[in-house]
This record gives sequence, C-alpha cells and structure tokens, in this order.
Amino acid sequence: MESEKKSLNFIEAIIKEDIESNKNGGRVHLRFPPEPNGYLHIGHAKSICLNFGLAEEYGGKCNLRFDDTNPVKEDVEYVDSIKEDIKWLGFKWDGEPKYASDYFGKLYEWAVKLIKEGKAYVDDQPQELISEQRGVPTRPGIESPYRNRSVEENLDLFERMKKGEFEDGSKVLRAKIDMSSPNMHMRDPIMYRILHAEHHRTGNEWCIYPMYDWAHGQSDYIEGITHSLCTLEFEIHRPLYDWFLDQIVEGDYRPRQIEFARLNLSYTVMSKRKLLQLVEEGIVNGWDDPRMPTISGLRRRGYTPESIRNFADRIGVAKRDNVIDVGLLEFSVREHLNKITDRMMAVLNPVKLIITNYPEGKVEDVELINNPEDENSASRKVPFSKVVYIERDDFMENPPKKFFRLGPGREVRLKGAYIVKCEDYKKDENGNITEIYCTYDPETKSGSGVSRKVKGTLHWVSAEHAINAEVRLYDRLFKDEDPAGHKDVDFKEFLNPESLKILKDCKLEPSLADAEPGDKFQFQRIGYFCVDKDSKPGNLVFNRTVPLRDSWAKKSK
RNA sequence: UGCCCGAUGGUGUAAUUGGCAACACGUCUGACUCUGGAUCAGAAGAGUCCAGGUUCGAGCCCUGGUCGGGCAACCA
Repeated sequence: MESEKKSLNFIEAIIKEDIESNKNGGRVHLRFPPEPNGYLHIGHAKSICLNFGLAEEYGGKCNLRFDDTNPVKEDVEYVDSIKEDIKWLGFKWDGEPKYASDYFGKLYEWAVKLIKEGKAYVDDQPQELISEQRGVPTRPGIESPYRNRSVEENLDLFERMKKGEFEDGSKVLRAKIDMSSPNMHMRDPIMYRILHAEHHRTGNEWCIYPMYDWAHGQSDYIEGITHSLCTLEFEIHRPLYDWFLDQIVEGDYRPRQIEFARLNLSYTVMSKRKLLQLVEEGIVNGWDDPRMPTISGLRRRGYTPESIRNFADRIGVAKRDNVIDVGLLEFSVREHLNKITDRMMAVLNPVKLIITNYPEGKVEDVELINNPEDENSASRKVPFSKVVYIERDDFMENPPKKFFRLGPGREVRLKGAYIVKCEDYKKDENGNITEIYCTYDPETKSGSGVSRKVKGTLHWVSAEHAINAEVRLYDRLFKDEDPAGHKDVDFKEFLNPESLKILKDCKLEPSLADAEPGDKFQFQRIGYFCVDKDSKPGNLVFNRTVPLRDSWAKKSK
C-alpha cells in the first residue's frame, strides 16, 4: 500500500543502510549535545529536529546530553533554558538528561589506560610552546621534549595533576599520535587541561577537565549512541574521533560521526558569541528579545513549535553551505498561524471616522466569524456605533486609482457592518487628518444580502468600546543580508534602527480585554500578533509576530 | 605549499541498481473573495562549475582542473 517512495536525505540513507545491514544490532540512537554556555537558537532547532526527528522516524532513541567539559564558560541557567526549549519544540529525550560530566570518572580511567599503553603523555610546556611546536597546516610539527617520558612518570604526573598539585596551565595530558600528520588535530591533541574552577555539577571534585575531542566520542560510546551528528566544522575531527574510539572500543558496537551543514539565515547573526554580545551590550532586551533568533526569542515573538518544525523540515539537510531566506521562516509561521488564530479587529494607527447619518447612541452587535479557515470556528459579537476608528493608512486625500480604500467620495465596506461613503474630512494645522466624515447605507448591512461591489473592506473598532493597548512592531534586527559576513565592518554597523517600533495608543475590539500572555491572534488585514509577557490586564501589550502578506505595500514601493 | 569537504533555477532540497532534471519558498499572470489575507489555476526561471573519458545513454561513474568553505583554543 506504500504510496510513493519518500526521498531520503543523506543521513536517512546511511541510517537505513545501517538498519538493513544490522549494524549495531539494528539500533538507532542519537543525541543532541549542546554545551550549556548560551541559549539555543534556530540553528540548534534544526539540529534538534534532525536528531529527535530521526529517532522518531526510525523507532530509535535520542538523548539530551550536555557537553559540559568547560566549567569556566558554562552555567545552570543555560541548562535550564535548553531543556525548556527542547520540550517546547515538542521533543522528549530518552531517559534523564545526560552530562559529559557524568563520565569524568570513566574518562579518567581510560586516560590512565592510554598512558599505560604508551599512547598518552604529560607535557610540561607552556601553551605558547605547544602551539608553536604544533606547526602549521602546510608544515609538520615537532615533537615535545616530554613526549617520551616513561609510563611510570606519566602515571605519577597525571595522578598529581588530578590531585591538584599543579597550577592551571602548567601541565596537560596529550595523546601520542603523530606530530607530522597533515591533519592538525592528530598532532598530539590535548586530552586534559588543569582548571581549578568550580563546575556547575561536579563542584570542586575535579581540577582537570577533558577536552571536547576526548570527551565526545567516549560519551557517545558510553551512551550507546549509533549515529553522532554534528556540524561540518567537525569533519576534520573525525579521524581523531575514530582514533580515540579505537583505543577503547570492545566488541562490535561503535558510534559513527556524521557531519551536516549548519543553518545560516539571511539578515541574521547566529554565532553564540555575537548573540551574547547583543545581550550584554543591551542592544536587545535579553536572550528572549523577540528580535533574537533564539528559540526563546522566537517563542516570545509568537512563533509556534509546529511552524519551526515545519521550517526545519522544509530546509532539509545536506553537506553544502547554505543561507536560507528568512522569508521561508516567516512563511512557515504564517502558514500555521493562518490556520489556528482568530481574526480580530485592531486599529494600530487610529483616526476617527464619524458616520453622520448613523443614530447617536445606537450600538449594534455585529457578528464576525472567528476564523474562516476553520470550519468549526465560532463567531462573536463586536459592537458597532456612530464613531469608529480606522487605520490612518486606509484613507488618502488624493488616492491613486489602484488604491482600493477610502478617499473623498469613495465607498468602502466596514468589515461585518455597512458600506460607507466618504463625504468630508478635517485636518489640523499640520495637515494631518483628524476626522473623516461618512454616510452609511443602512440597506447594506452584512448578512442582509444587500450589497454592491466596493473595492475595499476596512477593519474598524468602535471608539466608544475600544480598549487601548501597546503594540510592539518588530522587524528584522539587521539591514544587511549577511551582517557577519563583512571583513572590515563590524556586524553591529548593520543594525536596523527600526527593528522595534512601539505603538502606545492602539485601539482593540473589547473582546481582546482578557487576552493572556502567549495568546495568538490575527489582527485583521495587518498581521499575526501575540500577547507579550509584559502584558497586564488593563495594560495590554502585543508583539507583532509577522505581518500579513501585503500586495499593496509591495505594489506601492 | 598541505589536508578535509562541497558545487543542481534567485534561495533551499530531490532525482535510491546510470534512463525525459522534480518539489518548496520567492517572482509574475489570472480567478475568487466582506481581510489587497487565505484559497485556486497558470507562467517564467537550471540542462546540473569547467574540460576530457567510460557508456546506446552521465547530475549520478573515472581523470584533471576551477571556484567556495573548513582545519594551526589548554573552546565546543
């Protein structure tokens, strides 16, 4: 009954092949291994969707493992946010969260084993010397004078390193591989360094900490990981990953490292360092600022987990460098929000429209469907009266012929209510429109069946019933397509000064009064909005997630 | 003057024993519409980095180039 063969990406192809050949007993076990030194961003979301998604697809498992081998940069604040973000995206890790620090003991044992086999040694040289001796990619390195110490001496020294007898930086443990390897990572890589620093989990138990290369593959091995996915820059590490595994693997099981291209988004910076900078310098308001590409930022902006997962799905995975148009991310939210949000009346830049022939004091409850995209959607009543607010942009004194909205003498429908005709308008001394005067045609009430062709339909809010709100209009943080891609110009030079516009005097229909943080809506004809966490009853705050597609705005550009 | 990786419409991803280059976003038409939204219908846009080779047949295989990315933290 198989409908059509789904095309597989290169990782799926490998996994499928491994299952068919019964490699590792046919098990599929992945892991997502963040370092808890920052907040997760949309690039991590790609990796999360990949790893957890693959586990779901092939009936396997996926661990969450914190790669916490560098206590000076890591913090529990980050582990908490990481867990929250993964859960929010809708994934569940296998068992308890794991930590590389859980394996410090085992890693130490294995290091001792390597020393005993003459495959690792303690080097007393300072960092600069070691680095100098390592050579450059095009020239081989030279061997350390400490390279051929006796096993006994190495054992003694390494134990004393662990006991805390030496200062930071005074000694390291190195693997003895090949100082003339064309691969820099094979030139006697450092396995342990001395760091008298408190670790967020192991406290002061250790003062030597394993390096990434020594910790990662072994952690994979301990956890029974079969496919260890990482980004392209680790490709060159793979021979070392395999070398270390060769030293400890017993039996047939062995994890395999597979590299894929990280996500790049246009008009966005993705490096943790740069994001940290934006936060620390107060350029944005924290890691969850809605302009940040962090998962917490996107969440606060109003993105849904579904939209992010669909996005991850759509961009695919491959090994070539890529830059995804940020518009694709926006498409993904619109697509989902279009299906799930109620359409509300909200006027962001209000101007008064007075219906001169509408009875003073009369109020009609007009019926509006909450979401025409949803067949089961209910409807609600919205009060309509003589004075309503409409959007400033929906009126022009001298409109061009392609302008389908209100202008002197023009007719337009007020959504869900009546057709009105502009008879007059008033301006202040600066030329700003202050009031628009219309007459309405009582025959044309929505649902009455009586209508006539009008070019446009406007949203509105009854002035007497309107509630006020603050609306934060977010735009992309950078004006440049590739802000981090300029050699001589700092990325902050490309910040968009209009990335946040705060509107204080927006008018909303009264049913929005009880909206709670996180609630999502479509403001009719404008865009998708969600209630910010700063919002309080009586003091509502909305974030614009993304505007609606607007072919008029495009045309008038 | 090393080593590793990559190259398919504007962007991203497919093409699964070598068999008419497909899908999505974007763009442009048109239809419909009480959201200039959504939806629907259609179009333009690549001959697969280059040059050879193998083959009846190559985006896929081979050889040699070109271009791009990565590698010289006691970061991950």
